[in-house]
Amino acid sequence: MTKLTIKEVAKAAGVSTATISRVLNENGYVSEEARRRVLETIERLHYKPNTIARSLKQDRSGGIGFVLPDLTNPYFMRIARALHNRLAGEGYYVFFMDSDEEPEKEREALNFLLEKRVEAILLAGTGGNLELIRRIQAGGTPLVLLDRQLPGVPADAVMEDNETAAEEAVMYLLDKGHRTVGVLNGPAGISTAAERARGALKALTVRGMEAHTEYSYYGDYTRNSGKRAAKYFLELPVPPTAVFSANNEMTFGFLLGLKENGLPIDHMELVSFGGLDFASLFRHRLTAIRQEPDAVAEAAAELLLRRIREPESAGKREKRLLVPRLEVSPASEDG
Amino acid sequence: MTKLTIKEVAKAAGVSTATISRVLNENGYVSEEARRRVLETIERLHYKPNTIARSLKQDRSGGIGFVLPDLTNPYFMRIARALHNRLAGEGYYVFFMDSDEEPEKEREALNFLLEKRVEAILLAGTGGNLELIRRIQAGGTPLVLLDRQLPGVPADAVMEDNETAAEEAVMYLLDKGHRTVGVLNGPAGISTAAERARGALKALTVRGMEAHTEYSYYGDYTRNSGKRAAKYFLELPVPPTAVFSANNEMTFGFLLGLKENGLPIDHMELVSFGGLDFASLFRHRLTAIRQEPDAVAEAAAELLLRRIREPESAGKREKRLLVPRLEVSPASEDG
DNA sequence: TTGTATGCGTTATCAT
DNA sequence: ATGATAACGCATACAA
Repeated sequence: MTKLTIKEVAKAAGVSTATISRVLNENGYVSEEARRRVLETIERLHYKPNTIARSLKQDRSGGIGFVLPDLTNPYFMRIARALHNRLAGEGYYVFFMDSDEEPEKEREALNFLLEKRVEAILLAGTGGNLELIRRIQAGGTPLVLLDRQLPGVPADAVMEDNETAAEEAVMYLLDKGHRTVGVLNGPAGISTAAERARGALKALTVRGMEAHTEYSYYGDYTRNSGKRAAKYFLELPVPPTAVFSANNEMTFGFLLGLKENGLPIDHMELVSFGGLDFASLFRHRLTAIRQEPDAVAEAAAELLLRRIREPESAGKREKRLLVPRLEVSPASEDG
Repeated sequence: MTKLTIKEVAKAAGVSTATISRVLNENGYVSEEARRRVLETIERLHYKPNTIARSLKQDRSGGIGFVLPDLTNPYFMRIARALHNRLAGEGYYVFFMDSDEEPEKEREALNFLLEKRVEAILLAGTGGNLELIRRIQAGGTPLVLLDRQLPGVPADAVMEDNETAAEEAVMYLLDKGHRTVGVLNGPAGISTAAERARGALKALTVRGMEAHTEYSYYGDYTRNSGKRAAKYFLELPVPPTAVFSANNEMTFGFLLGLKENGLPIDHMELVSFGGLDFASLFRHRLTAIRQEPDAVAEAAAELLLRRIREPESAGKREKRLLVPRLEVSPASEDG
């Protein structure tokens, strides 16, 4: 019942702790005979090396931090899962930290990760803590931004090409003949929202249409703001015939809003950044920009590993831009 | 750029490392004057204590492991979030480990946690690794089972009262006059599935109905198995007029299956263990057993903390059974 | 091929 | 009230 350390194992196997360590780490010379005995003893005693002591000695925590805005958001959790799978194979584990979109919680998460001496940090930021983040970079911990850019923080980044995708999406609506298109934007503070807004605007401009501000609504990426947007658009003198929504939560809310107002959910044509997995259940003219969490995770993992393993590349900044594609629902074809 | 340790801070503040430590941990005596100087220096240098060294010295990792079957499952992630929030306040952090329903991955996760010297483990098990789990208990690490019971493993547990809830659900269908009720079960290996099946059977028995095996379908908690179930029930000589589904993924699949067979999604009355958040979007007579992840997390956190803090309670076994309630959708009232 | 001894960054004991 | 120092469990330089 007393704590089982490398020492007890050494004694039990009749060798020194150094030999145990050599077997464990598969380095240095050790006779076949000794290795056998050591492995047998480890197995018999169910010895598990203490990674805390190991980390301290080797100055290598093996941890990578991932700060994300919402643990229950399937998009981020798919990224999380893929990231974990990829990095576990390389001997790293991931700390998942939930910022809940609050800069204060984000700050706590980042400080926690620093105290845990993580070897790199992946951050889908709230937009705050810019100074802390710069200090982290200056301190030498590789930091990669995910999904969202941060103003005034040059850093490695992996994100989706929000502007292009949004432009395509709105272009799609315009080319189908819609003349009044509502744009349901995300919150001003988050880079993805700004980029998606820019893309939408660009499409309108390219097609020579004016962007009337009354057809633009600013939500906050939440379901409720989508609901409010539906009410808002419906009450306009001339409601839009189609709407581009900057994220799936708002799209969901928008559908709820239509329903609350006694309208069928296919009352307006809808294009959403990010799909809704129940969309196939009904005929509702929903076209979605399909995001690719696995590809994002893969790119992020590559970048993280490279920065950890090539400290000489510390100054470099790389930006990986993935292009999500527009997925037109069958029901939309004949809309 | 050289590593910043307590030593450098001590030098910079003109005190010994012991004093720094005392300030950091708020124990022992330290003059107001010294404390001020130390705090100022820490702030100025942006010193962050190395928790790895601290953990080694104090023999206290501060970590709690949570092994769950699917990182992208919102039910478990809501539990995860609530758990994290509750435990962070107590000075603990949580390792989220994804077993992906595979015993092999679960084994790796458990071993990882042991090597990290977590102070307790919360486990929503795959059903495998029974011996390892018993060894963990014997080794003195508190282990609490979540959501799922394990055969032959007496342990603290927090779960929902699956049997009672399932019984109520089927009873509800019978009392509405349905005479042929299909039961869509989960996989045999998972305790929740067995309990829900038992509850459903009990309802039938109580109402004096025979449980014909052809009205029972065994899925595996996945969407696809729900789809297959729909096809199966529809092809029976006398299809059921209502179905009880043992989890929400299968319920979703079942709806998809109805659609694929050219039927409206309200073709059959449905009661689901676990809700579907888009249910309110349409009129489809879906009644759901509403699970309560926050309450589950709270109960689990209490139990974990108690076992960590009261080692003398090591032999005790406590089972917390939460009772989810049946939530009848408005559309079902007039079905 | 193996063992001895030192040190990783921190806390805690013991002097002072 | 403060400082010197041993110890936590392990990996590794060096000696043998």
